[in-house]
Amino acid sequence: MDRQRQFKSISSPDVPPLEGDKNLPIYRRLCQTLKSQIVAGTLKPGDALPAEAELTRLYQIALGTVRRAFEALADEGLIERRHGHGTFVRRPKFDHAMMRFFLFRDASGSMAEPESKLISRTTLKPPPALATKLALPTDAEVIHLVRHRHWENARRLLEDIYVPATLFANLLHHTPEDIGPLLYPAYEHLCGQVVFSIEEELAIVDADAIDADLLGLEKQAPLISIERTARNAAGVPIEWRISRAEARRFRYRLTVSTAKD
Amino acid sequence: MDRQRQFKSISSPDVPPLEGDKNLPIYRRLCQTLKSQIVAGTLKPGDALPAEAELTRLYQIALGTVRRAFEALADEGLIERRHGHGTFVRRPKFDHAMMRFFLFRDASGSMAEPESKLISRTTLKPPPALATKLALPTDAEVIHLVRHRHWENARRLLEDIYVPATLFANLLHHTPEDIGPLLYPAYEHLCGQVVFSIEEELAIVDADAIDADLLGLEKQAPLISIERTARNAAGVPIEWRISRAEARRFRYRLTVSTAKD
DNA sequence: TTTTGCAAGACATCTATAGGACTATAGCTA
DNA sequence: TAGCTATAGTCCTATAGATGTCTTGCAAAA
Repeated sequence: MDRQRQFKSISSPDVPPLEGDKNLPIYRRLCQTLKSQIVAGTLKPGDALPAEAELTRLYQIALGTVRRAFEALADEGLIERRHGHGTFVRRPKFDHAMMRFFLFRDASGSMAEPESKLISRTTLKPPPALATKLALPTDAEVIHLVRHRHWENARRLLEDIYVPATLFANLLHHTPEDIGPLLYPAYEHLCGQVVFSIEEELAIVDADAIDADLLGLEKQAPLISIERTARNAAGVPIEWRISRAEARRFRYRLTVSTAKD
Repeated sequence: MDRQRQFKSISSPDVPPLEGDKNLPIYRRLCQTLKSQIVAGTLKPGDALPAEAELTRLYQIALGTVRRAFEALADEGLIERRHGHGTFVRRPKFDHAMMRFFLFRDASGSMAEPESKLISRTTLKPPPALATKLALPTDAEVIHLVRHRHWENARRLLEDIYVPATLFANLLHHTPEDIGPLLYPAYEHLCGQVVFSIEEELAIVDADAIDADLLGLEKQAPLISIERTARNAAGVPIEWRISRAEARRFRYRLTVSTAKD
């Protein structure tokens, strides 16, 4: 009977079978299986994963194997383990990392939260360069957000943000108040999209007439330009943005370790 | 007899006892013990660690426990495991990471290796700010290197580099040819110091008269200034440097993931 | 001399088991 | 009500052993 219950569990529809090649390591296949559920949203941030012991029953595998998979996912930052409590899907927190990027001149740390003004929301067919950056076909629709951020009562940062329309349609159906000042939480709440990693490229460029005017600078003043690609846990790009700000007010901090590529 | 050999191994002088609190996990203590040997240089990059089975005998612990420790060290990037071959102390490779930082305008990738000119080597008592950055007392000696790097037959990058004199005395006793164009390998070969992680802070500043002259720019031209602290595997700072270059020629690329803090 | 085959050494995967340690809660006690 | 205790659920540490896979080097065969 015990055995029968186990078998029933395996074949029940809410326990997806192990993904991947039959001769791949089991822990890797379990890892991939859970990861898929997280990326797909079947398991949402905050959700509890089945207990280790439960998974040994569901898949008829040893505890060590389950733990191996959990450890890999925890290393990747996808899940969070709480001793005596359970294992949970992690909510990626860029909060700190994000703000490290824009330490304006009065460095030393805490500055006031910048004000966010959403200027426009439109859709467009992406030009080839943009389609490439978002890994989309050129006939896909893209939503274009323009946002200005203010510090110390002045417009300091100009942002053009592009996201695939299919995934982010909800951004058009909510008021700016619903969306709020932080975009990545809104991506999650309104569109179920979770930003997991970002890639940035910095360069110093000359301000064009429009940007110079918006930022209250002379034309050709040096701007810092930051191009960012944001990806989900599967590594698929879900946002591309380009931000500009006055170069001289800018500070940027980062850490690089030689650890595992 | 077998038992006796094991006992002899444990007490032999080249097998350091497990570090740390008695009630810490064994795998963590082994991890720390090996890490100390790596940081101290007892185990140098490229050296083979004792085989897993050997360590089970030396410390009378289970294979799984040894593997746990190895996995942690491998995750940190301190060691490298080669299936069927052995486990080795890893040589940190910044080669790629480093060059990602200075993608000058002709981005797209491979540019010629910059020429390196060592301009001066002096020692000094560090001012308080510098002493803090290197975590040294102010009465310690510091070596100051000035280096210029050239691209396309022009001086493009100015570097002031500071290292603790006690650790890096050998830098003064070798010719610039011995030291070579790459500093971090020289740190390892000549001084036994291995750079494991770096922390950088970028800012746009106005060129002073001297820098402007050296870089062939007008005074107050925008420069990118990069302050870097380099640390060893124990997290102790072993180098602080400040580099300046023409801001408009500059590109900087990085990736940030939400993974584990 | 070159190639093939084999065995030893080393890491990789997986199972099974036994406690230990932490968290939350329900229920009892003062 | 406030505080304690027992307990169940969960993750954590450690052990032991079986089997698979990869690398190397050496010996036998071509």
